[in-house]
Amino acid sequence: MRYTLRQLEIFVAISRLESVSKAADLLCLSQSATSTSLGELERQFGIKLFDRIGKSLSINDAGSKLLPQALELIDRAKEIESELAGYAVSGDMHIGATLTIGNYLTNLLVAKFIQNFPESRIKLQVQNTETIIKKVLSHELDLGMIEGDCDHPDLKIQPWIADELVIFCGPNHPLINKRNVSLEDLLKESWVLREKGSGTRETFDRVFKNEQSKIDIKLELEHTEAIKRAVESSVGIGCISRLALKDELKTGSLIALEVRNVKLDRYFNFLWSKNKYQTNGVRQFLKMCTDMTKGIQRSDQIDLPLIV
Amino acid sequence: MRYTLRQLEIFVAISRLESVSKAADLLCLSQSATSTSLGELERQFGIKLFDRIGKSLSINDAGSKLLPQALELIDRAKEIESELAGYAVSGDMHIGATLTIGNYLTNLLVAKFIQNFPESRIKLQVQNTETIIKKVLSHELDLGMIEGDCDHPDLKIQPWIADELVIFCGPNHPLINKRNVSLEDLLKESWVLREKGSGTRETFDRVFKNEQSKIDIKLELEHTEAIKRAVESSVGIGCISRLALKDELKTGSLIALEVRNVKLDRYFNFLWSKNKYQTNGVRQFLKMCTDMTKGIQRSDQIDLPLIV
DNA sequence: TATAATATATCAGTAAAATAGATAAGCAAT
DNA sequence: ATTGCTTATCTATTTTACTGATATATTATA
Repeated sequence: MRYTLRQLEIFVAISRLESVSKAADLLCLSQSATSTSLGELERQFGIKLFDRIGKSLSINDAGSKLLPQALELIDRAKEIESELAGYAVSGDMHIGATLTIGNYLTNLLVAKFIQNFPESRIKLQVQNTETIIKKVLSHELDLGMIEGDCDHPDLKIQPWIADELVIFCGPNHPLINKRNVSLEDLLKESWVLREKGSGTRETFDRVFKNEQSKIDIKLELEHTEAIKRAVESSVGIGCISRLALKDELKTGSLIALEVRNVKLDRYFNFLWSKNKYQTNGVRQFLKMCTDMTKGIQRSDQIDLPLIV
Repeated sequence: MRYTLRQLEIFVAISRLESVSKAADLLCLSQSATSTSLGELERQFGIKLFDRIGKSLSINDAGSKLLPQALELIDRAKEIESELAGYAVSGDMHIGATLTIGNYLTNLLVAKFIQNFPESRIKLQVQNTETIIKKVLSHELDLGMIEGDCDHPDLKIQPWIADELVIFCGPNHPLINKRNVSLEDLLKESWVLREKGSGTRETFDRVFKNEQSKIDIKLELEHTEAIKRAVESSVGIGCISRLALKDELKTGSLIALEVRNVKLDRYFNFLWSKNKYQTNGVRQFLKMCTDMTKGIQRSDQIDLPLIV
């Protein structure tokens, strides 16, 4: 394929206006370049497409044959171009995520997204659920990612993937030998938990709402990593997302406790304002996220190495 | 339109083989150029078309969307290319024409043809009818152009345009004052004619076959120009194609005689061998000739300046 | 009929793109 | 660890695209 769409475009313009100079004006190109381009097209096909009569051009047999086909081809090419342009993402995009999601997933999602859409620029904010909801409402954020629900009339929630909180202890803790830990066992322990207002803590409080007064909270921390270190140092037992514990559970440096009749399940949700135009970038980001978790049941099964 | 068909072609090859290197081999291109070309296409659209996982490529969402459309576009482009290639003419083409046609028309036709098909090369032979027929039969010529008929079983004749022989004299000849010249008047004159075997002479002899013995042929010449000069010098009266006399009749340096009941009409004909494959070049040449004489009744009305 | 205006083609010079070759970096299999 | 294979990128070179200026031809006009 030696000829180019550009050459066809120039040929079509010349045909339409029956003039090289006028076509040049239309195309914002020099008369010289326009003439040369037509000449090059003719040379490549080995045919003249116009009869040169005096100082004017008149399309000939071969040219007339080419013209409608060239038009059709260019139309298709433009269609493809604009479809792909609709697909492309450019400009800024503001995404907010809570600590758990932001630390363990969003940065990787964003990395992949930027790889696929190099023109896009993403500003990622990692903040607590409350702040994110507020900023989505004020349109400071295009998209939020939070744990748990939110039923504001102006907000749209879309579930993404299930997440499970895990109650865990250090490797030397006596409970690790007990097969089925009971609620009563837990109530005897000291706890290291996320602060009030965090999604993780809300889930925890919801599940333990009847035992709330009996839970001995030794330490409240704002970061999961800090909680892990505290539990490792035997400050108490903890409760955070299995996603955040993935590595430690694998290596055995922290141990998950299986507690009878206690299910700390929740969902990671997308969140956006119903009143805000959903940009193409947001749509693409949502699509990428849901595509990625196809066939996956829980957040900690997302294969992080594959993302990068 | 910034992207090229070539880029799409490379994209398709990479998609098909799921490998830049293999596509490079297929396209006889360096791996480097292939990679860059894909990168450039992605840059222009602002999207990555493949996920890079380790050392391998795997087409992504955007790429999958583009692929079938790219294929379709390339197919159409190739169709156009081959249609136009079928239209184009390349290589040698041997055309033979008799003196009258060759001197006054064919060279101009050939000039126009070469303008339209710069890749073609035409060998034009100007010879008498007999030689041309022989060479068309032996396939030395792809196409012959003769005056008058020829009914060989292996030859195909196709009429092109009417031609008229004119009986003419010099500007000082006494006959120019006579309104309606009669056959008897002519038989009193001396003649300057083309040689036996020429198409012009055959037409003349056919028309005057009953008076043949009474015609006083002073001079037989092989060139129409020579005949004109001889008639100008009052050697006698002449008879050649009106086409060859066009200029002189206009300026009045030679005068056409209107002879009662004498019609020296004939046809210029194309001639080719039924046993020889008719090349695209020949078809295009025939088409050009017939197109050019559309709406024209007689050879001398062909507008020569327009041809060049 | 000379002159001006206009159109195309071409030339020289330059900017941009395509391509090759060499090389770096990443991954997979031994 | 070593080897082999893959993609991406760097440098250098060739090719192509383009502009501005100019030559040539034709039409319009004074």
